[in-house]
Amino acid sequence: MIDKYSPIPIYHQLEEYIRGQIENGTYPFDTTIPSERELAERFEISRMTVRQAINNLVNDGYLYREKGRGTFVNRRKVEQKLQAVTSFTEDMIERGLTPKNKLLTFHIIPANGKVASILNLQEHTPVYEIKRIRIADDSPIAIETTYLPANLIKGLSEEILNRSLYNYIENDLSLKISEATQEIEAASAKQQDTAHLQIEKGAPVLVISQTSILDDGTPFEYVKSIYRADRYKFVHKMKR
Amino acid sequence: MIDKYSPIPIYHQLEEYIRGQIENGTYPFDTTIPSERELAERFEISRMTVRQAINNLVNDGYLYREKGRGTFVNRRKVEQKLQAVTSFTEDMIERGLTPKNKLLTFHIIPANGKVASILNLQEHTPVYEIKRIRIADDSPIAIETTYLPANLIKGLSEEILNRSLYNYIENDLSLKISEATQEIEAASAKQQDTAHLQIEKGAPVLVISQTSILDDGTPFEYVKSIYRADRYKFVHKMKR
DNA sequence: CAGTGGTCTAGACCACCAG
DNA sequence: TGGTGGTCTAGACCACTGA
Repeated sequence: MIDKYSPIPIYHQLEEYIRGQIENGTYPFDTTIPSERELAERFEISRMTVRQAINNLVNDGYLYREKGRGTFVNRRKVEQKLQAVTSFTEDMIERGLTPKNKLLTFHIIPANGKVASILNLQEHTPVYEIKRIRIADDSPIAIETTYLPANLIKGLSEEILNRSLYNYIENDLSLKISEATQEIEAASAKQQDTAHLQIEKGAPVLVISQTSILDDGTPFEYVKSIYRADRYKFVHKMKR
Repeated sequence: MIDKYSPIPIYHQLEEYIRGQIENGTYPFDTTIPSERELAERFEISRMTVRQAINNLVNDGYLYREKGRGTFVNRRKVEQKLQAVTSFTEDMIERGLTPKNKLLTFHIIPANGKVASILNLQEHTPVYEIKRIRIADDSPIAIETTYLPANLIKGLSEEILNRSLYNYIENDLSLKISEATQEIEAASAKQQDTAHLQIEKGAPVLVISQTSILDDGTPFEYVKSIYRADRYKFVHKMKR
């Protein structure tokens, strides 16, 4: 089980062993695993080495310790998925909904002052402007306007949008998406949005403005999305 | 600097010392701190104890190690903070605003079904219910209702709330805050909230529901906050 | 009381990096 | 080659838990 002469560190082998025992049910949730001293004796290794393995598993959320009682298997899901940059489509699939889109407009326009400033461009630089209705389970959920610098995101087509914009940027254009900043605020639906979202004027909407950047810091995307408050809420996990 | 006979663990004292040196600029960004052996010798402690301190600082993002070269000060702490669990007070200070609170109610009540379910308690288990007006730069920004299990977060007082609840939980109760999940949605102001927030009925508000858990997975806090949409937006950074 | 995790020691050998 | 972090040992005493 543990090979003291392997180039793989002993604590790492022990980690894998314990994780395996958790996953195959030998150590059920909320029960103790063998004590540090027992593991040390069983594998003829030092207790400090056992502690190093257990420390890592505690940090990864697999185990938790209680003074004087023992080390327990954590019942909590280990997924620990922090918020990652995802597209609407990826987001909806994760929520178990079927996403669809309805393209309203798709053309190149000169950037106005606000868009130019956000995308770090000169005013009037050509940008794609794409307006879409986002649909989940056959009912409208958001109206979304995307701006992309036309000189950076070249060769965009409606077909690419329907597949995956992010895949196109990363795979075909070989650009590296690094991170995105979102501003989330509440507002009341304006007259021009009521028809597309099938809501009354003044109904609450969630407005999410996202700016995405490449790994060299270049902004490549600005998206403003207006979500129906009754059909969408934003969920977010944070660590202390 | 280091008191070997203090009840505070040596590694923890060393952590604070190194963090202090980073913050006051003695160890600038991207430069090495003294080697593990040098720190051990200087403070007449074991190298393993030094490693424990440095391990914790590496996990917290203050330092990073490079094999054969040394341990370096990490330059970016701000980004990591954007995804971290913070209190209203911490949040406002970061935004450059002066936070204040007005306590509306503070008592222990039996948990109703919803609160009990969220906090993983039996119905009617005693919980603190704390209602506060959150004020930034002398004008109301949110109304916040907090629920805490009375049997877990013991000895709460108004004075503690005005200092820092999270400090109290972490330092005085020795509990480890692990993570929090937020649900963010838009709504229209209800009649009962208009007076406290000084807005019209039906005005847009941002509703943030936060559930926080300890490192063993126990939920210890449920907070529902209703923010004035015209004075608050939620900002959030994500990585791909 | 015996057993547990928490802290700590004073060494050791290794791979890696820089000069 | 000398210094660094990475790994590991074989002990030790402590506070805490539960029977």
